[in-house]
Amino acid sequence: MASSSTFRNLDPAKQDRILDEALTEFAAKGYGQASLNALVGRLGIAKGSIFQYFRDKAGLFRLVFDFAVGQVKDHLRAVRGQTQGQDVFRRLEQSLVSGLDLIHDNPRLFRLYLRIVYEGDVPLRGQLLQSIRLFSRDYILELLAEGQARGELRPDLDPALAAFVVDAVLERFLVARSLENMDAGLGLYAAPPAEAARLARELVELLRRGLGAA
Amino acid sequence: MASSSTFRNLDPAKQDRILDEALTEFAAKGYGQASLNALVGRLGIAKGSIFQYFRDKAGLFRLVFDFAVGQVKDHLRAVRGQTQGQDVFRRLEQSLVSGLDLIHDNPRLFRLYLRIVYEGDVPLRGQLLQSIRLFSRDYILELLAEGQARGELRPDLDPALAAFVVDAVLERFLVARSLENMDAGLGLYAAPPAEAARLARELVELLRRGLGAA
Amino acid sequence: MASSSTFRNLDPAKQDRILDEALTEFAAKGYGQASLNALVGRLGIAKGSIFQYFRDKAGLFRLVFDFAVGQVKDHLRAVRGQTQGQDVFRRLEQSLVSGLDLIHDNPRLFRLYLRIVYEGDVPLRGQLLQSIRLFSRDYILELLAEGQARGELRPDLDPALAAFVVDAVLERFLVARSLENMDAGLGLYAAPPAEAARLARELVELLRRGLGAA
Amino acid sequence: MASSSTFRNLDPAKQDRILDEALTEFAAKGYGQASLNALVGRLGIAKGSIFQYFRDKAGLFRLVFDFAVGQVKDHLRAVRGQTQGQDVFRRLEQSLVSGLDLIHDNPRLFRLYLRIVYEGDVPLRGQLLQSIRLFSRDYILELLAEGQARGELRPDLDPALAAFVVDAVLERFLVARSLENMDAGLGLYAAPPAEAARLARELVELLRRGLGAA
DNA sequence: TATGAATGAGACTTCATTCAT
DNA sequence: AATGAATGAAGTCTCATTCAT
Repeated sequence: MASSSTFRNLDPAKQDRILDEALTEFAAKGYGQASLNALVGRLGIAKGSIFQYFRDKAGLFRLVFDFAVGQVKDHLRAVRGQTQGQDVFRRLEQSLVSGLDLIHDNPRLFRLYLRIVYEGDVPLRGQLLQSIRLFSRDYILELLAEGQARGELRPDLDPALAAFVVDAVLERFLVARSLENMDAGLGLYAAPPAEAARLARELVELLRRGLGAA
Repeated sequence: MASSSTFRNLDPAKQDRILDEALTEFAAKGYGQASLNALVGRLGIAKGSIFQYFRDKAGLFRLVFDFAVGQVKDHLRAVRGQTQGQDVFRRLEQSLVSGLDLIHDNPRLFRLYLRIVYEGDVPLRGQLLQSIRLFSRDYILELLAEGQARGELRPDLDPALAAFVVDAVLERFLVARSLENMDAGLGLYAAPPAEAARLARELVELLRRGLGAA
Repeated sequence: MASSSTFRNLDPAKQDRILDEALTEFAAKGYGQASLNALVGRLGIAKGSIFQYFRDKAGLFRLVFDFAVGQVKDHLRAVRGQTQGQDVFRRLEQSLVSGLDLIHDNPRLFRLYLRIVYEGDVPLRGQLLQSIRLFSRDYILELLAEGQARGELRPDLDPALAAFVVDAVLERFLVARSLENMDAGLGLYAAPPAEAARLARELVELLRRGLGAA
Repeated sequence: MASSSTFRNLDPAKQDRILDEALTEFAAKGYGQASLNALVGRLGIAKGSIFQYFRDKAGLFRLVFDFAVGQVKDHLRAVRGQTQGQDVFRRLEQSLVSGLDLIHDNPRLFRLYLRIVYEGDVPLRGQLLQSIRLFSRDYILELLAEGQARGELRPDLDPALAAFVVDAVLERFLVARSLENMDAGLGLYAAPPAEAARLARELVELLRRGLGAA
């Protein structure tokens, strides 16, 4: 249990508000640079309260992480359910488009993930990352396995390699979209958001050509 | 001019040592978390000197960035020269393998790049990123253009999309390798380093199938 | 009355548990460094209750002190009773050995006393100390008076001086044993515990030679 | 080297003032309760300076300890020199009287020592105590050895036991005098200061009777 | 009566930056 | 030009105490 009973006893609306504002802070500045001073300032609560709720900065972070990952997992599970029975590449495309929507609606979720990946001193970093990447890898491996069973993939395909490639391409695409939020107007990463859906289709088409059955 | 004439008048060996140690610090901790105290401690120079040389932390960072990017550009230019005349996919593979070597030999270079991409408060972040990504995009676009001119690519290929895909796949591969340095033993990203070369080949093969002429 | 009626109305077992755990805390860390947070954490009671029972930290301390002193006095009174009629030096030796036993069985009692003596900011420090030292002085003076009446002491002895010396020597011996608990293995104070009884005898022998009748 | 070069480069008068004020703070409140805020407040220097000089609270404490012990050792060495050749009990008496003077002139020295002995969380406590106690034990053992060589002590005397007793009695006497400073007017420990010299003589007389040759 | 959420002062510490020498 | 002492804001965290429920 990462949070104290004190926190769990709070009015749920207040719990959510605290985690949400903390997510904003961590997503914006990363773990090390996030300021609990700034956080309590925005929340309008006493500094000591944070430590009563979460013991220390790391404890708060841990809960924010679970809070964020929970939202992402819910989202992905919904997509998997809704696309049941479709062609594997169609499902990948849907997942991608849906991920783009999620990033658009709540950019902080993906941003927090990136913080963890690229920052060094995040507490429990390895453990947190593993929990995410395993989920992502499994999600894709499962999709591919079902596709392969239905003969939609080249029979000689190495599943591990394929999963790595798909995972990499999809994630990179999401990263680009996520960073575009930060670097709006710099045009660093790809086409304008309006074209995102088209890009997603073309990307998956490329994967189909590389991985799909003849 | 980001550095004072004072700095440029130093013994070049000393200049290099300062920038090199600063690169280590920034690559290890990111901009915000990097400590000038720690830096001057390791360098054995006076704290005031840093400010005389670079005006402030941001000024030092700017120079370290140029220092690092210079090394990467030199490296890539050498690869481009050495592979002149080869098939485009072969050149991509060579670039990738060569990038892996660079990361292996000097992980700090790529690490610093990742810091800039994913950290929020880096001074001049947008400008720095643009200078890198444009270089990377141009490098790939140029390769693809030469390949297309020689009929090695599908004629209907949208060059911008193709460049994005290639850029993304290659970079994501390098990122995985770079993070493996950090997360040794967690097995988060892909296959063990020993297989890196094979993976590089397969990855490019996949690109050839997706992008290459029939 | 240092405790509220609220406290005195508690189940006596609960009263004892609270005072006992508080004794542990104060003995281990001293007054200033003792943490009521830590205390209520171990007790599993609400923080507010402590303040309802004892008004504030000082009030709790006062009661813990009485609680501890009560145990010591009971102990010493028992010894005095059991040795009635024996030679004065034999009684001192018994008291000493018995004190060693008490320290061994419940080191926190002596430890708390030492905290009060040597810490500056203990509330009511002077008053508390006086109550202890007077008891100790009286205890020894009484023993010496009975001994002198029986002609066991040099007739020219100044009772005040003798009491000071005996008090000092005995207490110092107990202190050494008490600290050895803390500094186990440092060998700072004297012989190993196994020799404690022999040392006690020799010490009293020395006192007999210095103070006893020819 | 416990202090930074920064501190050692300060004006010696300033160094002394800082150590002296810090000694006051530590002697008055002990290690844990001493406040660096209060210290810098009285010194009129910036908070950061303390950490530049001593790295942390423990570093400052370490230096203050050395500073204090140095003064005591100098004092004792002087006494030993001045009493060369005298009867062992006369030398003990002189040491005792001289110790009383030292405590009178600078009560903080002995007070700091007591803090270390009786406080639990002092950094390097064991090591610091050992350095003091060994010095004290050796000082006394040496005096006794010379005395024994001159036939001033009972031949059957166990030197270790004798040293323990002498050490204990003398120290306890000094403690009483030291605490009287704190508890002025409570009359807790012994006779008024005016009688200190007489008490010292009588105490040593008692030791002579207990330990001296027939 | 008991609770425990809320508080804010104060603790130690790190840091980038300034400036007199 | 180089130094390094001085600074004070900001950081995380602990604590005794209050008070509405």
